[in-house]
Amino acid sequence: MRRPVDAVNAHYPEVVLSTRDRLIDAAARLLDQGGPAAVTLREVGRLAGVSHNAPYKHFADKEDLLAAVAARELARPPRPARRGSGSPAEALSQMMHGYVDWAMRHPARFKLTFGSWSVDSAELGAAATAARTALVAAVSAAQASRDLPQGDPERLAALIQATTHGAVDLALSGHLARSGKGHADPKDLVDDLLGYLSS
Amino acid sequence: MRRPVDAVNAHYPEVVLSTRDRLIDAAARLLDQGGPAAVTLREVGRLAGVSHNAPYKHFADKEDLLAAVAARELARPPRPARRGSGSPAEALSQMMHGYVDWAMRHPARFKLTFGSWSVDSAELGAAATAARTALVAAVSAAQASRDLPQGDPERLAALIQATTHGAVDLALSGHLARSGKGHADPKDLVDDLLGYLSS
DNA sequence: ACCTGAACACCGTTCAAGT
DNA sequence: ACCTGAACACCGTTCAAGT
Repeated sequence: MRRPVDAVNAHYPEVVLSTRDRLIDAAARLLDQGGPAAVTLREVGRLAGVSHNAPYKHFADKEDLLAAVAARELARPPRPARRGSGSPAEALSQMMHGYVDWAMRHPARFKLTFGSWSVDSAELGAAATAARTALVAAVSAAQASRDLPQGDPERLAALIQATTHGAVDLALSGHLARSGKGHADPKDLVDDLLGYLSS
Repeated sequence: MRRPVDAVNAHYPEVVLSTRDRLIDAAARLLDQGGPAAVTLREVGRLAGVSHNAPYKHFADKEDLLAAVAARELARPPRPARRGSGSPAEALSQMMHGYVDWAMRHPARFKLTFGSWSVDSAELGAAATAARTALVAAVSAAQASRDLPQGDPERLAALIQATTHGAVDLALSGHLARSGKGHADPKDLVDDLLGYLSS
């Protein structure tokens, strides 16, 4: 008979994580496998090797647990572009392509992270601010090298993020127009925008 | 003691709708009032004056009912711009502003309509195609009057839709950057895009 | 401080039965 | 053809109790 600890070790053979971290991991894994409907506190607890209401000792409720998952994801995707990989414009393009790749690979995490939050988690707000700051810096650099038009870099960053986010969201929900031949790719739309902005 | 028919007449004093239509209306109303969590088949039935499982005689399951709500919404928002209201560029701008207004006014319907659908409702697909066709026509007209760059109108329409959709979605979830002073408006970002495209 | 097991109210769905 | 009432499995949350 398998004991709870076996379920844990099957996934984390070498590493010992706190119960809180194991709960977040379990929720993220269930999200990837079966979408939001698959994330039940009972299954989260079972995967983490605890009872179905142990999560209430670490999170206020289910939404609070999901906010922790979103905060962890938000701190991850907008990784700064590799250095020496080209012009500031190319670095910006790669940054947005990375965002698209992450979102298309983990649609449920993407939808969760950019969903509506009634709880205002400080962790979630700080992660969002950090991600935005990195984007504004990349936009400013591209403006300095004359690859983007001048003007408020925050506003231009918001335009680029809106286009990228919208292209991904429409693609994931199947509402993106098949343009001519072949399926339209969110990356193509992002590059279209950057091309129009640089000319 | 109030009888079921009273609940119906309170909302539709003059009009008699089919049970199916009353179920869709009830679901949309609950969606507006309390978000997706408030849409339970039991409450939908109660509002429509039927039992909590009467919906199963009209829809396969809950998702099928929600798909009918989404299809009805999708057929509504992208109303063609008023005639004689200005240049094709202004007509296009007004069309996207109308989209923004509708989405910001009914956030839950917006999220539902552009959410992921595992059911492939023919009704939903037809409504989406019709909406897209109207946008492509407006884009083509603006290209003809030299207010937008040449090229595949479907692809340009996809870019404009992605930006508009993304700006609304980020604004609704609180992830849109406050640009400088005052809160950023999705309409500003749409106009920024159209401005860059026309120059 | 952290966890468990039982319990409560609620929901989606199914089914036998009614007109 | 359309609807009802009872029933089932499931879920989020609470609570008393254990170490």
